[in-house]
Amino acid sequence: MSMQAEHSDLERMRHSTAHLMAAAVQSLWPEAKFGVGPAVKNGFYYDMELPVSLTTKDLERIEQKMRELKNKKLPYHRLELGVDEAIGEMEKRHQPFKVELLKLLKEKGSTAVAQETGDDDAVGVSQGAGGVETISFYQTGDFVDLCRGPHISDSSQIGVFKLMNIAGAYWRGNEKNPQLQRVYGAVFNNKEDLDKYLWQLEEAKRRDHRKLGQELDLFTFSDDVGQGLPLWLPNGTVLREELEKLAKEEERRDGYVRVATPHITKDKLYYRSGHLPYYREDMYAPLDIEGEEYFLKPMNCPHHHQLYLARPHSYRDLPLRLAEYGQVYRYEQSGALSGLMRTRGFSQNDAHIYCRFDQAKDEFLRVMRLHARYYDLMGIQEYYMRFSKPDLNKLDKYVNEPQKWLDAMVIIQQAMDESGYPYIEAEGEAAFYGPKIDFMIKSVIGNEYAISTNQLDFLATERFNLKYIGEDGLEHPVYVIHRAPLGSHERFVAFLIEHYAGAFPTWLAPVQAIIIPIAERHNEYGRQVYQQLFDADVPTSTGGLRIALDDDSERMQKKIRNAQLKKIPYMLVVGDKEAEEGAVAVRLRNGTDLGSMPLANFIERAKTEIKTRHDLEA
RNA sequence: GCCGACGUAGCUUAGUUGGUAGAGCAGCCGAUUCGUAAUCGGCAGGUCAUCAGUUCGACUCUGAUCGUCGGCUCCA
Repeated sequence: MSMQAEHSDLERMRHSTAHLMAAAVQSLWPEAKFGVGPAVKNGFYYDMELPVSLTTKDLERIEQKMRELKNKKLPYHRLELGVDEAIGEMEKRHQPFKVELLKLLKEKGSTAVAQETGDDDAVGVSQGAGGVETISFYQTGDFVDLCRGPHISDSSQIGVFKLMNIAGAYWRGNEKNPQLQRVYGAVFNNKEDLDKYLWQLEEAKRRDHRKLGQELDLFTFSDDVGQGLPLWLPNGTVLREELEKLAKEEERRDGYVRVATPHITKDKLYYRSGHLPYYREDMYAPLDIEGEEYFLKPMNCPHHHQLYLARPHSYRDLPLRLAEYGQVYRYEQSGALSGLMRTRGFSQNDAHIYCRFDQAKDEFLRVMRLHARYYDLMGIQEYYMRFSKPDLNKLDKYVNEPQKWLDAMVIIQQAMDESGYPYIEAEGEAAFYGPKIDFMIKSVIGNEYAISTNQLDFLATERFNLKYIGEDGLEHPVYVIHRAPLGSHERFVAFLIEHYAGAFPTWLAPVQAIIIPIAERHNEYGRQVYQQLFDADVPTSTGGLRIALDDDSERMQKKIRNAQLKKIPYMLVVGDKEAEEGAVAVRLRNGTDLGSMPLANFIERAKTEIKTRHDLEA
């Protein structure tokens, strides 16, 4: 699978629209200084330094100006200049950012910053090994931009666009550089496509886990507890515990054993693991206890290593797979926090597999298959792996062990190829202790998330002296696989909320069935139904069916509406008829009326759905 | 952390150029007893995020702090 997508017509048009916007901005604020403006997914952006802070009102002005220019059928002229001439021209136009890029092109032949993606198109000029000699420019009206192109021939070819939002962005992606104003625009071939995109955004808002988390009473935050520290309400806790139950069952199948470790640890452990020098900034400040520093644990790995070290191990013990839902704390930057997607305290579906070198590939593969089982169960149809390799230019960020890196990468590569699951490669994304793969999944509305990570660690072996006694009676190093297929409860639940739009399948639903007596005289029968459901032997994480009885003095219609809003899978309406027959009238949340059925039949149905974790068809 | 926007009862929100807040839903009380998405009436609930400042007077203006959101940077 190739990372380098071809320039599509749509991309070209989007890029041209970025130029059109820059032209509009330049005519509104002649002193504007331009950074880069590439095409991106759904449209484009342009980074600019302006004398004013843009507001939504300004976006309207810019948009209007853009329409004006577009209607003038402005041509996109290509012209070429020698690099020194180009620098002179941009200096004359007071474009310091462009000058900087040109100087980079002149000296290094590229503007690329390590890992920079996308931006390159905006400024790129095909180059050889050395510096660049000629630079291509595109002129649109009075606006001239250095640009590799290609572009449309004139502005009338631009489809339908809409400026979306304003954001701050560091020049060249470096937080030490000045911050520019970035305007994002959406661009499509026609109005239908744009409307579809806008509808998708609306749908994403409706499914936003923060909104649904509120409406469905799943979790909350408290200023008095702290930023990024979620508190799980009873309904949300059900989701956590059902996922945990699932993980325990699946991991049991795959030969894991469960462990438990404390939340705090002396600094010593993290010096040994090598984390402290790298991540001190991102850890909560230590507790000082009797002259010793204790940290809240930001990961479980070193703790699990201690468990491994607690006993000597023979080759017969391996692979040893230690699993734990481990609570960890990371002092994330305040601006990075976002609902449950990014928190400072979270519980990982963590495990470490200790194995021999010759077992590593199969273990890696087994972990991938475990992922696939989860995705299949959740109806996650689109997913792929991202193979994160080290950035060879920045080896100081990693621990420099070329041969071991290579060995590890070969194992992962083999496992991935054998798995047959799709993957892409990303350089410079590796962890400091080894290459990793991240699983990227798409929710039903197409939003993509990095949900879990899978790493091969050869560093821990040495740092912690993790050994086993081989058949030959000698000590050998073990390989460690870090894996967390369900990521953290926090992020995975956030994903599932969006994926299911809050309408969880029966096995996950916080309330699985609600009994709705039609009139007060049916409450007594309602209570009997409740008791029988309560006593039914159904294997949930909570020890039985999760049911409610709505005996409010309300009309049945209102009770149904309330149950619908809470997205409860089953509404069991009971009136005279049902009381007489020992039945329940079953309504699904999609509006389907299954009619009256004996209570025992309903219990069987629920039991089947919960055991198989698949909802039955209506 | 940085740039920008925002912060009114549990939730959704109204509040004109500064004169100390209205509503719907939820809650509570009462009436109603109803066959598949909202029965009626009443009550209660707000130091307008917090703290300073300007002013005779601040939800409305200014500053700081806390928090949320959109991005950037980061993500073991």
